[in-house]
Amino acid sequence: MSADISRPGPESRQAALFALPPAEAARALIGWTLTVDGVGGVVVETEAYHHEDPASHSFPGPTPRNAVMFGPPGRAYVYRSYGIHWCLNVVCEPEGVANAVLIRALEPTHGLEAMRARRGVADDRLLCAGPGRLCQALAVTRDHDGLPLDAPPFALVERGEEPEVVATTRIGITKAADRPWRYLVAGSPYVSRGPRRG
DNA sequence: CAGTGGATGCTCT
DNA sequence: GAGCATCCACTGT
Repeated sequence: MSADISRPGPESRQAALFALPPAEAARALIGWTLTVDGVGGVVVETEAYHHEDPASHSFPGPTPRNAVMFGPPGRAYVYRSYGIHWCLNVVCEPEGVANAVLIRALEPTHGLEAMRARRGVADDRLLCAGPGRLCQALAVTRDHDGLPLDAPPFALVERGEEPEVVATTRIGITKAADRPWRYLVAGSPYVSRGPRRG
């Protein structure tokens, strides 16, 4: 069995996604399906963190914590937030400058029972509505820091139809808080906050 | 529904 | 020792 390398496959589609500048990648990532060991759902909320953005972890320069951000695109940058939660980012091109997209919320579609057990909440809208909740539901920890998102245990599958995407300001930051680099699916009940119309 | 504060651990100065 | 790219429980309307 030989693969047809002249035809764009899933790998190159993902590479094209990671090759975008962070704001465009953050918007383009909406609607893709992300899973970890088969558990996850559709990305409905992201935020872009540009290397020249004071709110980005990479802004002060390379440190042991943010080292993965300065590496190849398409990898997971996982950090601990407020001593309690984990948060998951995707590293974007160009390699070396440390751009990233924070994945803030999923619409749960795969492994609902596993997510409910890990989260301990009755309301499915709260399973993955926020970066910390998302990582708890998918069991993402520091062990995943630096792993490629197009290989197990991760899987990233392209969206079928283009969702309606809305841009707003980012959540929970104090620096450069006015930049409209948060993207979400219009009207989704699964985003971390904002209009849920549902 | 809005506002407040505590939990908790790691990173960097 | 300060400051977090958060979440939850609790308060008061």
